[in-house]
Amino acid sequence: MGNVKSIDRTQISMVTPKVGRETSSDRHARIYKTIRERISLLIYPPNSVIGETELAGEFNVSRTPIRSVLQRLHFEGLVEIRTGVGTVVTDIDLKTMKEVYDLRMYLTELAAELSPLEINSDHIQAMESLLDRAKQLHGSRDSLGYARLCNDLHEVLISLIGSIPLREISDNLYYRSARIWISMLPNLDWNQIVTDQELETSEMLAAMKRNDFRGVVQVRRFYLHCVLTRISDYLKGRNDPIDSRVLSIPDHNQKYD
Amino acid sequence: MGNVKSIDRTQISMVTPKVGRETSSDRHARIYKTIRERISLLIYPPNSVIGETELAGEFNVSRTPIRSVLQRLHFEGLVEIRTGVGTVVTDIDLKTMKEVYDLRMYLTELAAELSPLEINSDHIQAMESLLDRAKQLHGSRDSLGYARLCNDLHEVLISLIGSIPLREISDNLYYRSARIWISMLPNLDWNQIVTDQELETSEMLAAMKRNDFRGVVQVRRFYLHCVLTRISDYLKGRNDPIDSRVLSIPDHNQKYD
DNA sequence: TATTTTCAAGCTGTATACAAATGTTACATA
DNA sequence: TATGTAACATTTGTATACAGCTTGAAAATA
Repeated sequence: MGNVKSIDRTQISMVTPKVGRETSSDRHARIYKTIRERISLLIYPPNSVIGETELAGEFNVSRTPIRSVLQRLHFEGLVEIRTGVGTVVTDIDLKTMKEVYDLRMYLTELAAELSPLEINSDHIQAMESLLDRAKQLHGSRDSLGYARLCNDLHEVLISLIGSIPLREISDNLYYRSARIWISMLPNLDWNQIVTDQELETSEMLAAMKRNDFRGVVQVRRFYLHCVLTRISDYLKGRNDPIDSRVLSIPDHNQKYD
Repeated sequence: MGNVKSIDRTQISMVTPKVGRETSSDRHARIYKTIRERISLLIYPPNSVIGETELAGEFNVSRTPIRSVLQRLHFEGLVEIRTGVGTVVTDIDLKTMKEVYDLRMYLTELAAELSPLEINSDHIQAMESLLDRAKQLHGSRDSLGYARLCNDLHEVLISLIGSIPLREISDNLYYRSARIWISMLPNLDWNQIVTDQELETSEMLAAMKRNDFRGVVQVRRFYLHCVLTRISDYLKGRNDPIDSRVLSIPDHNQKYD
């Protein structure tokens, strides 16, 4: 194990062959995140169909890698693949939505218990940036901007979760329910929503500055509670006959905690 | 909404066209469950490779549906797909295993809070059957039978979870960690394990008979704690420095290649 | 002999042709 | 006119050929 004379080409060729090239896995992740974001931002609204051929053309690949992404989104409950029809963005019924929100509320508290990560200056900076963006939303009714803000806030929060399984579950549950809230924005009081978002962000920021992760998740949990309450209140307020698609709102709606 | 005269063939043709034929989705579910079970039973042990072509031959389909199933198992963390090599069954590292078990313990308690289902006579009967099987395991060291018993017990328990997202998450986390426990059986005290299993089952059965779901999940949580403790103790007992990479299992267990 | 190079076998990744399914639309018919 | 039927366009599902990658063993070389 003494003399090693030719250290050169083998090692170089082992390290550098794919520099700059996108792995198959990387491409999958890129397309996956792109489509998932579009669903969450309502660029692909619920019940819309997104064809495989169309996406294949846009991303300059064949249908095969696109199908892989769409099937993953199907396993995660974001789309439904109907033979002969197309890939349809799912529209959550109220019962499932409540289940998801209840779960998210519990898991949010758990995030502070299971090996939380350290809050560092990057997190603080990111939150300050988010707070600025929230303040700028007061003027125009920019639903898309608000949706992006929610996504980015979510990104910061799950980056604090140390437990990888918990982080992945939280991520999935967020994207499974987020678009429902966004789709209700046109019917709600814009200034109230933006003010709340600003308050939540600033309270989280304050908690982060004193390194209080438990405080952060408490704020988050309260925020989720508010969203769920507003959705329920709005659905109760409109006296539309509730079709079979969206399940009826139970009267004893406030039974969590 | 008065006169409805023709109730006839349209409805019948909507119901009966595919009687006896297996849907594409059904076939996917069948193959998925089969392979997942094989992984959990160590028929496909960790680090073994399961080729797409081989499975395609066995199930009499092309590689395409098989790839769909394997990709799903990959998203769920049960296999790793390596280009040019094959699909390899994952071998959980200790850190991830602890994270998964911690999560399972919390979520088990949650199952009793989030809309639990009613415990009925079918559940009782199933548990009595499981208890019988546990008692019969004392004689021979039937690891496969024990593994099947664990799977079937898990099946009964998640059937009591009303929240569909929570049920799916619990299911995934179970299969993500179960095979690690099973793979340690050869190194542990068989009679102790079987006795514990018998006790756990009988305590759960008693709790079910008094319709006490909280009691059931308490027993389950304690059982998970015991398993995690035994794994840790065993790994401490052998003085290997625990590398973060892989929980290396005893040598005679690595005979598969 | 020890080391490096080459190459071939086998696997997954991708593209594509075709099969099956669905929904619409035009049309024949009572 | 209302209705059942059949053809058609469009979409997903499947099979398969081929490309790209990995690995190990054979062959070349010091």
